[in-house]
Amino acid sequence: MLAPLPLAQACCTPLTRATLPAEDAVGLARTLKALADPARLRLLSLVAATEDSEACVCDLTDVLGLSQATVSHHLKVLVDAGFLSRTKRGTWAYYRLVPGSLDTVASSSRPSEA
Amino acid sequence: MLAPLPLAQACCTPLTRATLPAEDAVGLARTLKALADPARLRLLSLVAATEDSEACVCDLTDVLGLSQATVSHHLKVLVDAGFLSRTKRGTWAYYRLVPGSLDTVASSSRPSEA
DNA sequence: ACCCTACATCGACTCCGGTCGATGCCGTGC
DNA sequence: GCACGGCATCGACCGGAGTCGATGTAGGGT
Repeated sequence: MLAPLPLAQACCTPLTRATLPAEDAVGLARTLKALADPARLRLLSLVAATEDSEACVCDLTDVLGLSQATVSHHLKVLVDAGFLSRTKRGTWAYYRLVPGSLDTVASSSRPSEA
Repeated sequence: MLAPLPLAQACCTPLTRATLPAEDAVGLARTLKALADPARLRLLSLVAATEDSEACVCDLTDVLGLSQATVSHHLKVLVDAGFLSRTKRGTWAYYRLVPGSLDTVASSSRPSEA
């Protein structure tokens, strides 16, 4: 890296104007990484499909075919990323979609504009 | 898993109607995983920022501060995922954005509809 | 012919992340 | 009080992914 390259200036156009700053790329990648898992995508889909957009862990475990510890882990990842919110009522923990979170991802994944 | 749970039927609503099938979740997760990396996001941004939406590897290496082997690897991931297309002209390899690829991701990341 | 440059690939290392069983915490119900 | 059940957390395992140096391949220039 940082090679002067005194002779290879005929390669391409100047790209130094980075449109997506490095720090933004890290943040966006962190958000996308929270979505880039089949189990988590299905979790979001299941939570969104509930009538009140609310679901507890016990059912999600059966549908996904994963252990309860794994489902709890995935739910925590989604909560930390801001896609779900947790509400503990009695013995059960209910998860709900955070309304605008998915739209934000969809709009920010356009490097030609961001 | 697969516990009968004969007494805990008061938990929540039936969630068996999975809106996002498991196979679709795997495919979408694979696509999102290709995007969920800071270096790849910046690569997409840099390629999109070029006037002809074309860029070769040599400049991208300098801007990202990564080794040439790593940049080549990330570009291959983006090509395999369908976000970039490769065109070798002379000694250099030019990468170009595939027009509708990013829009597809943005529209498919909506489990309330998919 | 030779060397140099641009790029892909290989092999290896390391670290992150998904998964599970076991355990702990906190409710509910008896 | 105690026992049970739902859920989070811990520790561990292990496969996958990011990174690099080294090497291979192909084209250009002298």
